[in-house]
Amino acid sequence: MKRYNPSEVEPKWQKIWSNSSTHTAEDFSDRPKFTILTEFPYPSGTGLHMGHLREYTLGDIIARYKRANGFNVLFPMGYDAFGLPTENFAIKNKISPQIATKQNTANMRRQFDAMGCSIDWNRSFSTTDPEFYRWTQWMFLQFYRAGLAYQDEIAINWCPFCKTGLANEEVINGRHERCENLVEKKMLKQWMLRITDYAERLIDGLENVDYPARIADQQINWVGRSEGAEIDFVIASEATTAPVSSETGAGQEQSSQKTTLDPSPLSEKVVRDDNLIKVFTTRPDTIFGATFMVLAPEHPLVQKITTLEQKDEVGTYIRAVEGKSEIERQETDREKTGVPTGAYAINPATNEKIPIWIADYVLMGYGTGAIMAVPAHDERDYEFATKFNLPITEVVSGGDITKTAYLDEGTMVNSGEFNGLNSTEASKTITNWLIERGVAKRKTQYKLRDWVYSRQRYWGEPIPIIHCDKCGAVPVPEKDLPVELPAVEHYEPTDDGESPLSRIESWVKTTCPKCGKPAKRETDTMPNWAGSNWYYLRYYDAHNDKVFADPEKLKYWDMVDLYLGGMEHTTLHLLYSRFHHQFLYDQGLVPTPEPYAARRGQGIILAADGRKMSKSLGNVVDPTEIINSGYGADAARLGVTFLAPYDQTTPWSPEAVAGCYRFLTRVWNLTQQVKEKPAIKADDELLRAEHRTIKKITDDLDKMNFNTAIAGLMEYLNVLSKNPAKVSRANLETLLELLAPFAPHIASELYEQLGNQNSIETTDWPRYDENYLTDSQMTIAVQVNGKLRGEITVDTDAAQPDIERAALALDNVAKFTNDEIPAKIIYVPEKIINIVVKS
RNA sequence: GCGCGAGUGGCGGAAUUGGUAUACGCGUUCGACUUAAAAUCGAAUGGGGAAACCUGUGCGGGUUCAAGUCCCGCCUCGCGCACCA
Repeated sequence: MKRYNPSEVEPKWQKIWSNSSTHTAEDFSDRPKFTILTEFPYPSGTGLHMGHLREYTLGDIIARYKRANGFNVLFPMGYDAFGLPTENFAIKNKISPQIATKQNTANMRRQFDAMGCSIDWNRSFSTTDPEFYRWTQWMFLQFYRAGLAYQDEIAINWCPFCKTGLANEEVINGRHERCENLVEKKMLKQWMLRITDYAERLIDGLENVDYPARIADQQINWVGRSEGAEIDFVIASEATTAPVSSETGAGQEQSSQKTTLDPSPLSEKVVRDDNLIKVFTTRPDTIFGATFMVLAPEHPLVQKITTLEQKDEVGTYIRAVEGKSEIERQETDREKTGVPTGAYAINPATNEKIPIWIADYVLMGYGTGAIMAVPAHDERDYEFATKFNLPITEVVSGGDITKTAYLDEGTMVNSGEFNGLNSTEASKTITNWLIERGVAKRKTQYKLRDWVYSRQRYWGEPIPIIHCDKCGAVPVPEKDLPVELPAVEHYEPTDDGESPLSRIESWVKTTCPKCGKPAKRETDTMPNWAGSNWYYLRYYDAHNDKVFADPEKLKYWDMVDLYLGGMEHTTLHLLYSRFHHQFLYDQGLVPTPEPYAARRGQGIILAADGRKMSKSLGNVVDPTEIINSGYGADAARLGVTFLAPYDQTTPWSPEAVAGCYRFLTRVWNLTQQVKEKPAIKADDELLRAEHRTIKKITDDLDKMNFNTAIAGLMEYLNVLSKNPAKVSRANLETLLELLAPFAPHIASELYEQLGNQNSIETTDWPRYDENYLTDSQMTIAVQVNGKLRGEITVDTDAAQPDIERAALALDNVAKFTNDEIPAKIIYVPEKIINIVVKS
């Protein structure tokens, strides 16, 4: 009898698969199509890691399962190779990023094959292939033409270590998500994509796709929609003589705040825009309680309105704020700071004159960079007012504003004609009142920022724009795409915010496509997310050199049916690519409004010690080592899948692989026993176990309960192993067919050893027969007053009175009922009978 | 602080829907095979108890014939967002 040796079996089948077309997806097939997309890897020098093993094993299980069910499956793979890690790796090892990428992708391809992934390699590419990024650049030009790509000089997040600008989404807790260095602010002229135009659609589109609530919620929160009003506050024009002092305090009567300003309605005034401070608020109902205003220190009006007396103090404060890091500014438990500008504004509801302060708790990046402060009903304003003795006026009753700000709804007070209204209602009424008077408009505000799309690094897609002194920014003509990255000797980033490309004069110097005069190329490159924005579409038509994909093929393949990826991409790649796709849809370039019909996120595999795997902790497990250690790919695949539900973060367990290897060995050994015996008729009990297992595995796979599916296979094997002599060939073939998606090599091999000429991949998924799911007898648990007291075995078709009689006849039941007449008997068919007695 | 999720044996984790808690795997113990070890096979394995039985799913209450599951109030951990007006 031959022993199970994965290092013999697995290469044999991997070779067979690479020479066959079993895994090739067919364009325009009559079979129903199914696209299983897994996020493509970044080809780093260290190859596939544990997360990849999990993700691609799951993808492969689904692909194989769907194929067995008659689907025309597309399981594609590519490489997301632009970006910092390769560039840093190349700099360190003094080889070009192009060569590093070639080596790394070749290595990864070997690893994919060693895992036994049933990928359609005919459709593969790297985002760094000029034939691919030609279309990435082409799509950028579509954004440009539509006015959604623009240049702007703004304070952006700058990573001083990577020496490049970053998008908002790439900053996690004030640090660059890749290198974890602290991020700074830097003024730079940047290319931006107007993702904020799609804020609403990014939220609403989620209604028509199947995403887990966690992922949808995270995206909704990231977009951060708030409904409210934008309200104009007029800057009091007269020069103020009395700077704000600590005597202007909360302890004073509110009447002391009354002003002698012209009480005529504001709408009758001719108000110039630069005499206004616009604020955004979600609580227009509290406007009568706005007792001061706060501007962000960076607010453009600060210089203009600050009085002579306050110039020094304001200047000192602004310099102090500038000296703070982003992290410091984000500390929420920091004590509030701020200074008065000496200027005043008019509260449009009360017509009262209120002081204007600056403070760094107001952020320039959100809303208008200015707020109306309502200390009675906002915690931050309350804290600020308390510290600086500013008046606190209650306008919504229900709390105790001498102690804390009151945030909930209540009855309006101190609000003129609106007194007595409920605050929620008053919010609408007051907004309308302000709108009628021409001092407000309804406004929806988003946290989402436009996408900073420029990177000052070499290893990315050049932005296909030419700058001409006369014509301005001119798109590179489509026929000249791709704008290829020039080969260079020095691609180290620079400190000055210029891309290394700017030093390659021969490449930078060009002529304007419009006027033909000398011009310069844009030297910034695209972010590493650019290729992954649309890569899935390229799988549908990977080699087309006329269009990014044939519209007919786009139509056939439609949406990605299932997209598997990391939770960490929810507010990065996943959000970006949805935006990108929605734009393409608006341009009529893709047939569906959303790219992914369903999304699932796999959990992280932690080290066995429960910590994150990391090089510095020395607890990284390399999947290739598991495969090569003698356990093989099938055991590694089972091990990582059996560990826990696929979406759960869970520690790695080397013993789980050993257990799975043992399981596979037992399957192997049982097959050796059965194949040498003459064929026998199926045993009734085993047949029922077989059909129960088919149902279990099928149900589990449909629900993506992969770990319990494997447990079900193990249970079935345990049943078969108890009676090896009774096991029929059919019993075993079903086991192999159910096992095939999980452990394809051994299943293929043993299926062949059983004498089958066809490949197990050509067999249909087993179907179960309802008739075999029930037994002639069933076991019913017997309870007395809800406590288990025994079991009875009765015929499946037994009537309830007979079951009750049998239950009552148990000695143990009689003992606990004390021979009393039961008050009640509850019978749950086929499961449990509960006898209720008093006492 | 806000949003989401989770707390079950020594460990990873099972448990349609309120219906026999701990499937499956690991580990441990005992036994078989072996000169021996490994591997393999068999048995046992939540806690207490000799047993009957009692007890047990983060904590405290509740609903129910019956609660890991439902309700109320807490605690802890993980993830995401965060001075977002």
